[in-house]
Amino acid sequence: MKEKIKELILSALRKVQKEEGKEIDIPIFNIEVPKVEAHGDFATNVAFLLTRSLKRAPRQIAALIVNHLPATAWLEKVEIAGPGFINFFLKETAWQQVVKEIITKKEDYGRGDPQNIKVLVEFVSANPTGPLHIGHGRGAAVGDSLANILAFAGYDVRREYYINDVGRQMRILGHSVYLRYLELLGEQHAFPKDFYQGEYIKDLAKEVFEKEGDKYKHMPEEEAILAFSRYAGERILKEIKEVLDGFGVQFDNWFSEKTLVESGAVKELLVWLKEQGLAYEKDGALWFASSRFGDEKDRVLVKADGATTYFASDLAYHKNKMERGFDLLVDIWGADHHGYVARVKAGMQAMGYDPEKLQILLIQLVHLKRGGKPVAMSTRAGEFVPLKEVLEEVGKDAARFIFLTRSCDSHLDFDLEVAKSQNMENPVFYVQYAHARVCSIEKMAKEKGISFPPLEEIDLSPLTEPEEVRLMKMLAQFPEVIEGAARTLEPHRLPYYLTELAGEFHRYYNKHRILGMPDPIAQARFALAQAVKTVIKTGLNLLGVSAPEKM
RNA sequence: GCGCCCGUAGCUCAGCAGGACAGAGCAGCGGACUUCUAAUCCGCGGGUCGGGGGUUCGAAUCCCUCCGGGCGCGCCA
Repeated sequence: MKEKIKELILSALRKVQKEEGKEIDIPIFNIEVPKVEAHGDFATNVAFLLTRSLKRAPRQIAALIVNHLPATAWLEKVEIAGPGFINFFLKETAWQQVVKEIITKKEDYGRGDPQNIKVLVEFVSANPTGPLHIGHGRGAAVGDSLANILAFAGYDVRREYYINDVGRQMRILGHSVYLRYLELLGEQHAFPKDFYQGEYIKDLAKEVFEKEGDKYKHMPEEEAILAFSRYAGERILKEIKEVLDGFGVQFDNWFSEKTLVESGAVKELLVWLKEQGLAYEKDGALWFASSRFGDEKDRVLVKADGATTYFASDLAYHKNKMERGFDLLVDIWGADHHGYVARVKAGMQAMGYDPEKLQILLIQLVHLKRGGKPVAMSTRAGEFVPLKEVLEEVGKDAARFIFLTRSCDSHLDFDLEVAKSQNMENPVFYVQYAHARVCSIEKMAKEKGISFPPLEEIDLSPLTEPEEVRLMKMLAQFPEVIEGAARTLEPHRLPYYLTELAGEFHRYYNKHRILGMPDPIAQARFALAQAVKTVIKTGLNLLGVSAPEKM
């Protein structure tokens, strides 16, 4: 709809151009839905933007444009308003077309044309050294839904989880389990502070003991630690996969850092960086000259003890991503990693890639609360509340909706009581309820033996009530909401839209009846309700939230 | 000290590529179920958009500065 208005304006501008006999720089102008209904269905600021080049007052320019607008059947009227806005008022039939379109396209309504742009969304990527906590849940929800939205908007999307399965942390993990294992066998050892303290370490040790007895006690320490490291890593990763699966999150690829190291890709990159003069030795370590690319200081790639840093792997990983032919990389990180943005972008640049091709979304912290009071830690000392427990308590739908109904830049208060409540504090039910209500109408019609003609054949012209027009306008915005959420990488726009759409429907439902009205009206309203149902369902699917038929 | 994010109604948050008088929900008060689910709807009150400068025809939105909060500043991940 917006596009059609835009074409009208452009066509008018071309005519003006001809008449004036001079070139006008056609500016990038806005067409927006005004906040106030009295300002029409769409408004444009184009006249303001032309004041310089035409050297006339905005209202005069607006008049010039309006006088050159081509005639159209679906425009009710055009007004010049305020300091020089042009307001467009559409006929009801224009909005009715939207319903027709939804009925025809069904779940494909709002889908963008294929863009032929390959995007890799990398998210969660939590180290397999402990269970996922609620912060990972937010990242998972955002990453997964953003990937859904991007795919729906027409991008070619892949989802990936990067596993840090080598290095010091994995060794410490193995060592931690090993020590707990020895404790089970009656040996007491000092348990270092920087080892993994959680109860789950003890559980893992117990598992090994129950399966294999004291076998590892007689093994050389190094060998045992390695075995425990591998076992614990795999075991924890398996659980991470299970929790994510239950959260509706699946990945196309689980990318192992180990393969990157073992294939020699990390070493090759280091050699290349040295050859290019982008890496240098100092104090026994190898440094990447990231400060040359906007980072505040240089960063270590190889420590003096000969071990490579995670950063070295990260660079090789991003190089690998680009080599796989992606046009856009989206990384979703916890906000506590923001200090790494500059260095990874510096790396992109050093490796010859446009740093703009890497978009990093920083997700702010989640504060877990219960009835307004902070739940900082679980009863298990030193652990965050596991995501698994949160999901068991509040369910996937509520959790995902809450995680997604907030801009990533904002801190999120996640209140367990609110997440379980069934009122507008927790809008997931509000949206789902709208969907269920439409389903309920269908069911009731069936029970009463009322049958409707195929939706495509229904005459929509009776849809003229103000509530109906408003509803149709909301439906018309859906494709733009998708496009906007994808372009800005802001999935939170979608749940907000769905809440508004549901609200518009609830209002309509309370005021007007569908069944029991004379045929033409009942049929048209039924078709409208079906359109609402379709859009809500599509939207909820993109969020990974179910659309129940009854509640 | 430096860097990133945030500061909008009592609370939780929107504000869409600067646009026309700043929005929603919750909380408070008052209403609506013999009719498609009241997990809903309707009405009322409530804000110097943290403060101050600047850019602009126009700023919650962009720039500068100050104040407040969070996070990060390791040859840790």
